Amino acid sequence: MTSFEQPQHILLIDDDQELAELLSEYLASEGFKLSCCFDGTSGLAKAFDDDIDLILLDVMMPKLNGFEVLKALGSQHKTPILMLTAKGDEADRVLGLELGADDYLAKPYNHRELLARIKAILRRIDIAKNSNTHSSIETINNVTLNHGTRTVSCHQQEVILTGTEYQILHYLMQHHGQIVSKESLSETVLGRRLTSFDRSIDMHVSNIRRKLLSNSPIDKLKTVRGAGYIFLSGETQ
Amino acid sequence: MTSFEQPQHILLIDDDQELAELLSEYLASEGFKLSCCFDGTSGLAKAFDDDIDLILLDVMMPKLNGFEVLKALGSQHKTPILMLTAKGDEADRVLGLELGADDYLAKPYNHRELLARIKAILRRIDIAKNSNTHSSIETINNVTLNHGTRTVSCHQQEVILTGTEYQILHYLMQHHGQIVSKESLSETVLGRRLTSFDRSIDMHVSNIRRKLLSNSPIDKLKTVRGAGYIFLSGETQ
DNA sequence: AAGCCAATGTAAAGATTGTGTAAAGGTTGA
DNA sequence: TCAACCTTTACACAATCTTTACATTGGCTT
Repeated sequence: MTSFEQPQHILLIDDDQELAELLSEYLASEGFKLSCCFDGTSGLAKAFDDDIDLILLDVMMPKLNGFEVLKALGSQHKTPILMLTAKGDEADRVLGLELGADDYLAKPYNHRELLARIKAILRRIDIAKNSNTHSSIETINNVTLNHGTRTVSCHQQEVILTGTEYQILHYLMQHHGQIVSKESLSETVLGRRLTSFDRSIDMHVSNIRRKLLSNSPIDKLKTVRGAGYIFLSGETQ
Repeated sequence: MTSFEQPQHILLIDDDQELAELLSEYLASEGFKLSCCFDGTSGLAKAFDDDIDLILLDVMMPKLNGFEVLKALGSQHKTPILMLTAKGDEADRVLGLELGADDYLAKPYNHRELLARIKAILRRIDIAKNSNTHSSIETINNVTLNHGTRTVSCHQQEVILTGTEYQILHYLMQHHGQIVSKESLSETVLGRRLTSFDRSIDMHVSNIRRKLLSNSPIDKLKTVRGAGYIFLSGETQ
């Protein structure tokens, strides 16, 4: 999603000016904005700019070579780095990756592959960022679970559940539309075998039902006598 | 941070059982946990498990090949994927990356390089997730942190916190609106595992609460019984 | 259809666990 | 040594889980 808000800004650190121009044109045609630095020192300075989304870093350079730039940036640097190199040496690749590079491409490279790798890195960052903030929310049949806050809402209205109730509802929703036995609920959620006169699961389900029904006219939990419970998927049936 | 809470879990989808064993041993020695699936179908099913941190996906496989698994997972799948292939074909690499793979390694590969690539991907995800929150928090819900002077104010009035209290509040604010477990607070701030009768975190949180409440009528820290604490973002909820 | 019984619903009581916090005990650094 | 701070202890209390008890239901037999 962030990827389409504005052109992604790529910083190329490479002393080959001819290549820079070619690349700039190609990446522009793919919707990227390219800035160039022709030696390690100036590249290092620009690498800390907040609006740089990705760095293409050549290894062979005057003043400061690629590995030295990597070291200077540190492995926790927040902008991803794709290394470019004339040699395809494995030891170099490993060293680069260990120093904090995200990927490694040997020259001469195909533009399409470079583009694919750039996109792969940016896509992964985008997914990782969102997975954190929107911390996995799932909605089925008007019931929404928010794992980040361990909260539940039914028809857009919050419902207060206890920890165990939340886990049971979660498990039932994971298997929505299919029967979930009390045995598996007990083992998964309560962590113990279901014994003859243990009515805990029944009580928890009863409580969940009551709480959900305060926000919805229809029961979302169906009892299958002698078999277990089903969280109804909605629609037909 | 997340990286040290528990061993990272890697899923290998490959029909070569011998390789699987070798890899399992090697990765275990590096602190990873490896699960294996020997065909695409079962691998695909396991790929959706929440506790998988990274997938190693072989291209040549019975039932469903690597590309088909990729397609089935979709390019927005939240677990990163490293493709393994016998051929080093460039067209294959590009196709894999475009379909949603994060990286590509040709067999036979060096274990050290595989490890470096795995770590590079996981490191990048970790940084991306944290960059969201870690960067300049300053003010949330009328509570302001001033990193330069390590001072805190609540509703424009200074609050005196000890070092540990400051760190705990900082961590909670970094994850505002989300549950933060006592375990991760203990590990991150106190630098030790939370043990059965350790009440330090409770005490620190209690003290932070009291100090903040002297400047504000409403409690900014919510307790989620059995789960942890949330620094409330303000507004609704 | 009537009657029986096991399975289920659920209110209420009882047991257990997690949390808040005062106060005491330790630790550290000036 | 003292002061500031962190940790442990202790106890109260509230939230939650489990058990008990009884009502209700649905399927089965006769």
